[in-house]
Amino acid sequence: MAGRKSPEFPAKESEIYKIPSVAGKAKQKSERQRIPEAVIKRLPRYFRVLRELFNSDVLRVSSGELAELMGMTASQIRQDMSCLCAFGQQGYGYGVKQLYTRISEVCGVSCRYSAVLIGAGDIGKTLIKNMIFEQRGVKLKAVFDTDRSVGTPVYDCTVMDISKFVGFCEENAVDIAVVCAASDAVPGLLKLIKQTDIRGIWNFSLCEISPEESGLSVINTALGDSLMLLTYEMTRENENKH
Amino acid sequence: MAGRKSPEFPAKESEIYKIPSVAGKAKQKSERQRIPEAVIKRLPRYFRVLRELFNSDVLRVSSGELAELMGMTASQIRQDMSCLCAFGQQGYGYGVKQLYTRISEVCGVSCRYSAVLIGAGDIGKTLIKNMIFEQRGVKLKAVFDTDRSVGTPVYDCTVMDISKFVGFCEENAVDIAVVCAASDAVPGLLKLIKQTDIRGIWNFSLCEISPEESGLSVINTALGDSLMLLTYEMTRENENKH
DNA sequence: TAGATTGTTAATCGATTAACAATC
DNA sequence: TAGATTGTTAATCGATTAACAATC
Repeated sequence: MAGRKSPEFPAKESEIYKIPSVAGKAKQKSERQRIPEAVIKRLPRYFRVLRELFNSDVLRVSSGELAELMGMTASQIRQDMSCLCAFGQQGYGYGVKQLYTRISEVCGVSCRYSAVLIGAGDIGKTLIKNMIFEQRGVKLKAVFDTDRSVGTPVYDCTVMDISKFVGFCEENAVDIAVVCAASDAVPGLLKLIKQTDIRGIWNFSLCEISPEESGLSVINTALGDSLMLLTYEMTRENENKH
Repeated sequence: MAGRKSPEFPAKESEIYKIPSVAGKAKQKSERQRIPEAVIKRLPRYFRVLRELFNSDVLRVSSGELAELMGMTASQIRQDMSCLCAFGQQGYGYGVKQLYTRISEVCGVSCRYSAVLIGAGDIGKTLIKNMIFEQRGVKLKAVFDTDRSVGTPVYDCTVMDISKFVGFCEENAVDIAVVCAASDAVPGLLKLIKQTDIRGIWNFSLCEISPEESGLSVINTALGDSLMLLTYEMTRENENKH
């Protein structure tokens, strides 16, 4: 991992992208060509790995080094970065900070969306405690629930009653609802959400929310699904030994 | 959704697959052809949807109905099922129970693996409370932790001290470790895990575990990654409106 | 039987890899 | 300059879709 600062690798972005022809090419691509689905799905992992490198004061990284670190091919990494118009420099590699910043832009981390969490249970606490929101540029503005938990503190929020949900979201320009409620509460919550300007749902309930029906951006997390990928792999590994 | 039982759709599997040539073809395929990666990743969702259909007493489903329900093409569903040797019947569709059973077999749900959970925090409680293990055929045998939480109950388990981990795993033939510990504890835990017969790790810690280095089947869950897919989509949707 | 729906084939589409000229 | 490493092209590989004969 090449970590030393060198005169050949200027820290300021403006110095790197000074050649007009390259800048022109990059712009054209970002406007015309959409980023392939497969690349998008890899971005969050790049994001995490690059942040760790940045925190370890690594200034630059080559596609070969990153490939080794992430268990993929250098070719794929260069292809991916090319899709993002995240240009490196021949002979030197990529600037860790520049790459991290570019991925943040593409993924909307720099948009600084605001969110509210519905359901003050264990999964909500996990997300808050692990700073899942902060690290992805999302500001958690409030936690809502019904019944007994209202008024109790959840880290730096106090649980509010769901009756205040619509009003709060309008006043605070909330973009994202994080749904951690029980399945049977979900249809009712969807009606409330539609009364606000919320445009995205991060759904941890066991009830799938359809992006088409809701007309919103939706990610259904399905917490248990990856356990089946694990048991599949364990079973297949076993078969291969016979 | 066609739900009535009919004489043309016998309930017993043996009656469906009675034609020798079809059975022969199925066997040949399951031995020779591996299931594509993309199909495997869709199986957990099929599994959930089929269980819901089964619980709603739906006996059979056509590729068209399932496609509508899941937002995919009928063609893809037939192609997927064909990979699993999960044969339907022309003119009638697929038996819900048969399909569910076949997917359970392929994914190792019927293997009845046993697991222990390390780290008695919020994420562990979420998994237990939502019956994530039971529903996928995994038996949770114990919860381990260090310090103050030892001895306290977590649903039907009592938290045990990590010092008893290796002994317990050997005695109870544990297959899977569910890692919900803090990142800095992970390297130490990996050493403990290697002293047992554990073959799979379901990792919820913020520290990635490499399948190659550990020599085990590993799923790194990366809880926050899907939030970035949501903010990406919200950002892109916004761009398209301009 | 007639209608419905399968499993499979071939065509299309998208993703990954290998190779290398360009160039820092 | 010489070595390193990029961005891009072309080749390969894998996944999805459309079409339809087979058949329940």
